[in-house]
Amino acid sequence: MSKGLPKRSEDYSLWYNELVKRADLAENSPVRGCMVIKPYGFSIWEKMQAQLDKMFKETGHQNAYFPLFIPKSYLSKEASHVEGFAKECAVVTHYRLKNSEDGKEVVIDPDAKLEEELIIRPTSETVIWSTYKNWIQSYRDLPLLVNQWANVVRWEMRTRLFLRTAEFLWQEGHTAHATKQEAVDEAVQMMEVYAAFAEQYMAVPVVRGIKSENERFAGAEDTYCIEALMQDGKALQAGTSHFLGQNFAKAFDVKFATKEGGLEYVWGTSWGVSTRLMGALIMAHSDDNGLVLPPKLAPNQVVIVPIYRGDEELAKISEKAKEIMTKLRSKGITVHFDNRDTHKPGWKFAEYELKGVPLRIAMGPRDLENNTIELARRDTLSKETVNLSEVNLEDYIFDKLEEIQNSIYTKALSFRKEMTTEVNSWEEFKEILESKGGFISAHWDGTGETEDKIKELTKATIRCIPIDREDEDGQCVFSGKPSKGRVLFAKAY
RNA sequence: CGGGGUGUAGCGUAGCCCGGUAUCGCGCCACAUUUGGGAUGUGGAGGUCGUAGGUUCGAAUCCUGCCACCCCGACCA
Repeated sequence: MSKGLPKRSEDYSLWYNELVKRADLAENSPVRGCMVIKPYGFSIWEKMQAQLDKMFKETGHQNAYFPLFIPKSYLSKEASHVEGFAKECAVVTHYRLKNSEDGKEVVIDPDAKLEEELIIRPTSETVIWSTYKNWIQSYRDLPLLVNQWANVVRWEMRTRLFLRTAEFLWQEGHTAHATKQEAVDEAVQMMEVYAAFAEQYMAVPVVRGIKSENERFAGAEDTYCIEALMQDGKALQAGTSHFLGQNFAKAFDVKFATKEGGLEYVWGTSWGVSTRLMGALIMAHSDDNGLVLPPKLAPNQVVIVPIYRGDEELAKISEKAKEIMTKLRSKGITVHFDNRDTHKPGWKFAEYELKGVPLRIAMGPRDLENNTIELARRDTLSKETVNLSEVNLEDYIFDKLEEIQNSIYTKALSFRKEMTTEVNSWEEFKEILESKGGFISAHWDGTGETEDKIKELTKATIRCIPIDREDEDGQCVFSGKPSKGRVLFAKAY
């Protein structure tokens, strides 16, 4: 295996693919489009899950689990929902295998055909709303605030590790409310939860916005989203939160008795983030040396590498390392002491850089003598010597981790600012998109036709209508028709 | 699903045009010397050449089908 990673500037997508594999995050599986998430990659996902789960619970949600299989007929109950997902559903038609005539292989037993085929969930709105029908009778049963952590399958044509896989892991929240306003508030709240998570934990700045009709979730009235910008100037939808109106309530006949004695359909939301966040995390911060992980999501925040000759020296360093580990752990810092004798220090340095460990402590005989350590920062690749008799190491490291967390966020934010361009003419639009990429802030006449044409001509789509956009009269960058504000265009993942 | 490309050891590859049982590097195993930025030497293990068939005395090499993967389109979180 060669040493260097491909360069981002030379082949960004090759760099990404190689990085995912070499950093031990994930690999392809025997089944096309599926992936094996390796322990290191999964431990990052677990950190994400833990934090998100906490945030969901703090906003009043409870976890539940709904089945993987959905009766085929359910999917067709909400018209636009079927249309959106029908083309990418895996279908179970049989429930038994048997040995072939020659006994050499197993074949589907034709006698075991299901009366009604089962869909492997591409998302769970249908099965959940069919269940909610039984759970909801009165306004007293509302709001119903449920989340589930699950896998879903969408049979995609072209897949990429984490960014788009046929099977992926996610969470999907499904809520039911008595009033429209309450449901809208819920959808907005969850978008804000996602945004806070992305910014504070992943250190990825995001634009909060609303999807245009073309980009909206199949079955939703409004789709709120968070959009992030990757280092190659392409946008990535990192999370969506949908206001479903009464669409699913009507499709599955979910009504409730109001306080006043009436009978009304409930209002719904659904919202999700997936293992795609891993892709966002990787592409937002990492460099040509490997991953750069934000301390808040790094499986190990600090690694200690001993430098020694012989067992005696290792024993001395180990003793010191254990002291340091105890101190760091007392501050809640996760630390790993790599005392493997099978690899040399230089090899380990490269390895932990590839894996994005935020801080590395190296300790050798010189350090023992001087009561120092060498501290290396992954994000800046800078090194310093820290004198242990001069500082309180656990506080020093704690602060340093926070500094790294902030620093990579700030770096990503200034990149996004630099890569967001306001344009006012079609010529400029095309020019910027080709030469620079990134987000293009431009006026749009609000029609799907214009959006389609722009997509056809440039491959750029409307990523969102930013929540905080300013009202500004202008003319659509493509059609010249009147517009009331700017939207963000970009080429997207 | 359309167009293009590629399948040779765990990974990356040479050989294919011009047929004679496979090259090199990384990795792996053993031993020794090494250890402050991916160590070095010596020895060793590992291959139904994607798969099925055809041509031939003989196929990694030529022909046909199939499968998988990659890139570009259509679709999508």
